[in-house]
Amino acid sequence: MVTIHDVAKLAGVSIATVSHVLNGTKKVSAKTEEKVKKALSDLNYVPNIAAKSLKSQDYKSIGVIAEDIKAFSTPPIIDAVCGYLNERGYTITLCNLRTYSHSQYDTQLLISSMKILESSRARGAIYIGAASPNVSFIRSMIKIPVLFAYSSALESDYSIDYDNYKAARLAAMHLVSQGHKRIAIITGALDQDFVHQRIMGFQSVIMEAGLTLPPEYILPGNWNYNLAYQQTCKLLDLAEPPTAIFAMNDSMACAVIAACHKHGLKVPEDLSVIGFDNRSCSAYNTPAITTLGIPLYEIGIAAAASFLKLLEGEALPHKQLLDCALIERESVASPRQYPNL
Amino acid sequence: MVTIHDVAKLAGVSIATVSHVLNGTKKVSAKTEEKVKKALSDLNYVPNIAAKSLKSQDYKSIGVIAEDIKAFSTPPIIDAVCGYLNERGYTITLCNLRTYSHSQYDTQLLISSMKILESSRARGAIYIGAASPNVSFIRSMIKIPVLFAYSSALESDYSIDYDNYKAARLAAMHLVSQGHKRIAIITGALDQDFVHQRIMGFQSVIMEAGLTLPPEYILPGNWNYNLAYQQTCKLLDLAEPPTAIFAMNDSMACAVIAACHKHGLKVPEDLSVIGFDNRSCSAYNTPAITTLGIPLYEIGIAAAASFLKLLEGEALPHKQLLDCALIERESVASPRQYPNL
DNA sequence: TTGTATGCGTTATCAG
DNA sequence: CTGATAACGCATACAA
Repeated sequence: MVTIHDVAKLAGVSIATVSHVLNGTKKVSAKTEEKVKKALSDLNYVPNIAAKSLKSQDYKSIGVIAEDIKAFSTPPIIDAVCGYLNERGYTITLCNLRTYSHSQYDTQLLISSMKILESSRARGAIYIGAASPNVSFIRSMIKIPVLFAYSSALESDYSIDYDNYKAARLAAMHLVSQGHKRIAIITGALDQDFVHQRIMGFQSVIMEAGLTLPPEYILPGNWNYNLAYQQTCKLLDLAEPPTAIFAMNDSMACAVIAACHKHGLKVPEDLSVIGFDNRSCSAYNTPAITTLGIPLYEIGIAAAASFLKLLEGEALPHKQLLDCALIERESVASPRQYPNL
Repeated sequence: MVTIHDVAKLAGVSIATVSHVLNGTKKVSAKTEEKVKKALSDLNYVPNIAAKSLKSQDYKSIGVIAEDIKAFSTPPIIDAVCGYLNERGYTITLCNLRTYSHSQYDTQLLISSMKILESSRARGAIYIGAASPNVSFIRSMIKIPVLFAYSSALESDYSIDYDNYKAARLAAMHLVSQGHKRIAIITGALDQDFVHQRIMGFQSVIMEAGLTLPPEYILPGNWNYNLAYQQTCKLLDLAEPPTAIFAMNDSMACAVIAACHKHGLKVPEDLSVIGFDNRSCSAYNTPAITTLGIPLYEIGIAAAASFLKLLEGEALPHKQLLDCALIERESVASPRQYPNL
């Protein structure tokens, strides 16, 4: 590898001069600068980041710890973080915890990831959540600054997430505005706080509309297709079944629609369905599913930008919440006047 | 940050001794070793990778260049690569080219990514493809060893991919074994070589079965839902429509099914459909779609393992092809004896 | 068995 | 304006 020494020799100057034209740290005569620049490009010089960091004690590297890169939500966030930070001269060191694959939180992996990040003197880490109901304990294991994105973080942590309460309100308002009065929910796993926020947000709209959300209309799900299918069947067998169902993710929404088909019901004519996440299955389903889009890319940008501010010592709000958007497709319609249920 | 000097001082030994117990490079008396180890953990010493690399000239860092991390295929490959390499002491520096977002190949981004990788003295890079029809030109822009995963690489490059020809044969054999005789294809974008391999593989089975694949049964698609929908309509309006359709990805398979519904046809009773990719939409569709699973994780592991061999100077086959697997679900059945088409 | 000293590629201080 | 030179944290040849 070519070093500044090689460049200096070729240009017939000292390494100090080379360094100065490289960094513009001092005035260099036009002639010398020219010589150095020529040598630089002739030799195709590339600075050695290790030496640079070692000397300057400024390690321009930031860790990205993904809870699970295979979660649908992670790639867009990484995309944003990576783009934003690379543009600003930071190197991204990636660690993947693979929570999904292991089906439980692997503390060992977190520890070894932290070792990697500390060894490379990463300035800090952006933690990208996926499914863990609680990541607060993580903070105690990490000695460098951390910012949580898309995670169930504590109020005392820095975090960027989306507003579950408002998103659920959006879903409810859409259904109510279509004239639905009997609306059911199939929830996500109840050990996750934000699921409750979603229920509360939904309920707030129902109440404001002068309607009620009876307990038998709130069925617990676990994010998975199969249970959602079963719960839908229960709902459909009720004496007074709902005319609309809010499923807390798109795969469960697909299950709802499948169960409706099995019962000879058409969506949206006989029953309206609204999902969450805007995953590809919602777009490609027949009928295409109306759902809530999470501002994943925006979360990533906000995370990267905030993190840089954090490193600069700027004051930062601890918790930032971004808004979801309703994505209207074909699975919601007004309820039949005289439901044939 | 604590250095070996701090540790040495606390333990009352020289830095050389600390280094030796750290790396086991020389025999150290049990007593000294004990002292050093205590100091090490008391001070919570973490080696500085920059200094280490600089001294040893062994930069244990490997670049991962993702053509697009948002492509469905990329995360599982990164997952595998990251896990395999981290376990072996390598640091992953991630660069994302974002081909999808830009809708065309961004050479500038490639260049800046290469700069980052060269600066960090990455030993080489694993390039993870997504959609680019041709990545051969990339090689000329990269000076470090590269291995292509999931990419349309040249024969002269090192690459790991899946066997498109055999995968298409699997699809065809499944359909033929169910008794189908009139089978159509909706292809992917024809500027991609592997699409032709898929057509050839499919055709080979058709011929072996003594059947034919007339030109009007091979409709060009572009991977997208909408065009596939239109092409399906054309197929269905034929005087002699097919009894089965092979769509070269799952979103197109979803479109085929949607078009069938529009025509009052049921899948799989009236028409069988087989997709490709095993994306989530294929699992959650009603009916669930029979498709071909790509060994993404395996490609990642093979890429990482091969890359390490490459760095060791071991001989390596230039091209490695892994097999896809048929994933049977509900969208394929035997054709009706007397089709009511 | 343990310690001293040098150099890896930079940056930056201080003379010249 | 330019050039020696020290130091960053570590590994290692060599000395003790």
